[in-house]
Amino acid sequence: MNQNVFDDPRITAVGLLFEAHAGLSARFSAQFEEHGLSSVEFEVLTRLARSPGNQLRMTDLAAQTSLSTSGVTRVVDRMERDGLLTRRACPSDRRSSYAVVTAAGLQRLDETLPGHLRIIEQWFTGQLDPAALDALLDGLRRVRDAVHPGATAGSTTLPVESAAAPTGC
Amino acid sequence: MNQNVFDDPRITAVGLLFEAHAGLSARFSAQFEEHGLSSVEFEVLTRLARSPGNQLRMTDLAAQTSLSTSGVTRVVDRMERDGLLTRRACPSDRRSSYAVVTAAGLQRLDETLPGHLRIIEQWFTGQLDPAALDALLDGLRRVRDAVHPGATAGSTTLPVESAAAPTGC
DNA sequence: GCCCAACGACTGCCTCAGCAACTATAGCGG
DNA sequence: CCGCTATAGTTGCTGAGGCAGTCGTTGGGC
Repeated sequence: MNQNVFDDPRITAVGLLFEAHAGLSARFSAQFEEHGLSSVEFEVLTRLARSPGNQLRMTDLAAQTSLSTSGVTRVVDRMERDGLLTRRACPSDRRSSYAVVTAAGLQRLDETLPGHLRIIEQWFTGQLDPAALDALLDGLRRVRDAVHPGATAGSTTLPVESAAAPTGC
Repeated sequence: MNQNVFDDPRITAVGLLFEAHAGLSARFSAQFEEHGLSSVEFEVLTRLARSPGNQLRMTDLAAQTSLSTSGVTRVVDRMERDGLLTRRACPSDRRSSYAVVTAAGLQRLDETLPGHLRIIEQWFTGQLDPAALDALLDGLRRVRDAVHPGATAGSTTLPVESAAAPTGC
């Protein structure tokens, strides 16, 4: 076992990316929790709120999050129980159903977002001068485009992609 | 609900970082799986292999991974069952025990690492010219240093930090 | 019009990981 | 020396999420 392997710059690079991600995730989670949300729930709320009619079919929601369809079923169960979401039958396809954000869900998101943006600013974007931030984002975009898993991809930076043309219905 | 909120550059920035992370994680996991390892197991193996004597106390291992101590107990259980690790009593403190990598564990790591490095190169570091990569890493380092959770931090980029001075024993 | 493959959602079962409670040990103060 | 508090590790319980199987629905081929 070559001890030097672990000093490989490639390992270091991955370490930086993963640690930055882990650190930010932790900060985000802490703030979400103040508003009674988990990271997944916040993401679900966000994806739905940015979609036309504040709704998305279960399958489309699964494609936009990193969840499987069964995972989505369960998150929506919980959030429906908590009054943040409702299910609505799809009139044109009786197999499908929509998850729709309720007024309470939108309000919860409204309460959470400002703090979320503040935290991003404080721990991420505000840590770098504009040029350095641009360089960082350019690099990330290149990597993101390369590994693009397809499923979760696109929506954040191309917010209308699948929202503008929801599959059928 | 202001639709434009979701086009906020801060949201976009986080989206890029998280999607890049998710994409790379998925690639890594797939390759680890080829060698019968999970991401967590690979990390445990790595942390132990880079430590003096290929061993670490359970608590120190927990501090270096993103696991709780009970999480470590269970990973070590599984990996011990699979022959990759052994527990060894700490002679100077009967409360403590070491997790030690076995020969089989080191061999498994040896089999896995080359492919892992190839994947990093292919999907991450190789996607950018050296200058852009440096800029990316500088930015990540700044963010990482800011959010540094303390627990998981340091070891990857300062590999000998806690390894050189294991708590007691 | 009928059949059948594909699809959307849901459920059972499993694994993983965290928290809190518990046990054993260590080390300090009196 | 005794007791008290802190620490290391493990375990019971819980929730999250994935896979595979199920059921109802759809739409295309004939």
